[in-house]
Amino acid sequence: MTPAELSQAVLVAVSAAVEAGELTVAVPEHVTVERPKNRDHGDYATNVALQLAKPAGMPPRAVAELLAARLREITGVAKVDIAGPGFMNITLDAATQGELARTIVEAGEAYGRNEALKGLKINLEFVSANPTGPIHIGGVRWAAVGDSLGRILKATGADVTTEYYLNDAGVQITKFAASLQAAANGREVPEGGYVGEYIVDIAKAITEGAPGVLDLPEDEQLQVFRTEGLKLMVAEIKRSMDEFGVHFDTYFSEKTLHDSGAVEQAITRLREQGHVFDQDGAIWLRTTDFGDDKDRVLIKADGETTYFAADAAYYLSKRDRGSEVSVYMLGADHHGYVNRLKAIAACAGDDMDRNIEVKIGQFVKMLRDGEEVRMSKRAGNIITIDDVVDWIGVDAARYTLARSSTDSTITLDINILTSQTNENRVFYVQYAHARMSSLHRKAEELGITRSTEFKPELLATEWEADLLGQLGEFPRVIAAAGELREPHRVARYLEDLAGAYHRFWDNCQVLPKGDEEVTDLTHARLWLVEATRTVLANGLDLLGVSAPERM
RNA sequence: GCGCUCAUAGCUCAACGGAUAGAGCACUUGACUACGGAUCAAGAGGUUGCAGGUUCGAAUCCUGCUGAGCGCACCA
Repeated sequence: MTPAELSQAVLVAVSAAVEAGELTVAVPEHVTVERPKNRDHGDYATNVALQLAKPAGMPPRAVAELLAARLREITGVAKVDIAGPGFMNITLDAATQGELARTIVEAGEAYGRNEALKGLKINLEFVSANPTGPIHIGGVRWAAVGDSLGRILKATGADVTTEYYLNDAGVQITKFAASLQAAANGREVPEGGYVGEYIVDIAKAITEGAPGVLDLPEDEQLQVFRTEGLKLMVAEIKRSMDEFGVHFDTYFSEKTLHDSGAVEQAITRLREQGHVFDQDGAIWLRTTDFGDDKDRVLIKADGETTYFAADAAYYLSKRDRGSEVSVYMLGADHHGYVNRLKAIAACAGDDMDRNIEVKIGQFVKMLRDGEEVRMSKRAGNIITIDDVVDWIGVDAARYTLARSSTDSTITLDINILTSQTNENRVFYVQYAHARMSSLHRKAEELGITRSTEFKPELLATEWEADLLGQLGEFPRVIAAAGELREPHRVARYLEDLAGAYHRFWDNCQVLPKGDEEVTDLTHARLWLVEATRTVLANGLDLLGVSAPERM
């Protein structure tokens, strides 16, 4: 029995009690059935009696008592105890629990997928670093978290588009082009320009690709460096992302918003909604109507459109392309944008609490030998994604960045993340998978194949029960991670699951030793191992981390 | 000055308003004639920054305070 089925059964018990006139309450839509931390509290616990006590006007324990009587009638439920203020502790019989192993193995890659967010159209934008240099460490965090979230949302049935917003218009690009031009001509980088080895490399690539470029007049040169530089830089960013396992559905160009007239149209549409006004020669959006600190300029007095105007057009583009929820993932240094972005949605007539979500990711520090690492050869004083991959590898980087809440600042210790120790949690999880793969190979060598004659009741030790209980949680973990937009829940779960497996391993022999016989228990445990391997592999895939068969 | 985020074991971090706040590392003590010991078991380690409030119940929600990071452009 899965937790979802049990939860449903509890709900049925509530309805039945209400129909029988034992309880006068509105039947809740959903009841919480959770794995208690303490094993003495049974396999599952529910607080439904505590929640219904007040509306029913009865003591919680009395509510629990009458619900428990009904639950005890259900096949597979071995015991229902009432504890503390009114918790109901449910114990399942071993066969009912063990059956889960077969369910999982048969579902394979589909196990864990659910319909928590079925059909919800979500636009998930992350990284979106300016194409004027390599992705830096903050962007790497979002690459890991954002991509995992995209995978998780898909697993919860959402219709997700992952997107990278390319700021390929504006003065930063001009500075970038000027920096390239200066490098190519052996001149000093202009004021406020970009420095780093990558500038020299790109400049060189451009001059080699178009040998006559330095003979052109200055302004024509700048145009070449602008278009070619941008092309090369974007290609470089895509390469970094691809190598990191992040494949965006869309790289959305800001320039197209300007060129297509989408920015002007956006202003017109916002004006129709009544939130645009003219003052001091500029055109403004009254974002203060929706909680922003101050109103924002869309078109400056000199006629130039602002970056903010493009933001508004971009939001509307996402909306026009069908997204119900636009999720923005920004660095902590951009948290000041949250209110103005949400105000754009509200000014457009949308629900700012539903149609737009802005997630803020705190900073990431890197440590080596106890000292903070700040410098990068490639790009001067920032750490790039390629540096991170060189230092700790894709798996360790993705896993470690995705295992913490984005609300907390994190410190990546290079010494730890390149070591093969327990402290490096990605190895702990991957090792469990490698062990199971090894077991599978060993079984094949011994000529043992998993029998279809599966006797789930044999999975009866505390370690097997614990492992089965963990396996049953997987769909709910994915659903919670998706609904809360918190991929780290998946990573933490996998660590718990790997722990449960390692403990099982230490206490339960799977394959026969020496000349022992292959028994029904051997087969039952092989089902359990394969179920666990399936969940670990599915979970690691949601994080974009490999599930190695050997390490 | 205003705003956002954060504050949990010595360290790095968890904990959809639920029972005795958990892991890993580090520390102490154990388990290899072994399916992978990159593992496991036991011990010790906490007034969840401080003070109030909400309720059957608060690390979690509300208010105030302290401390840290970041942000407050007709910049992008």
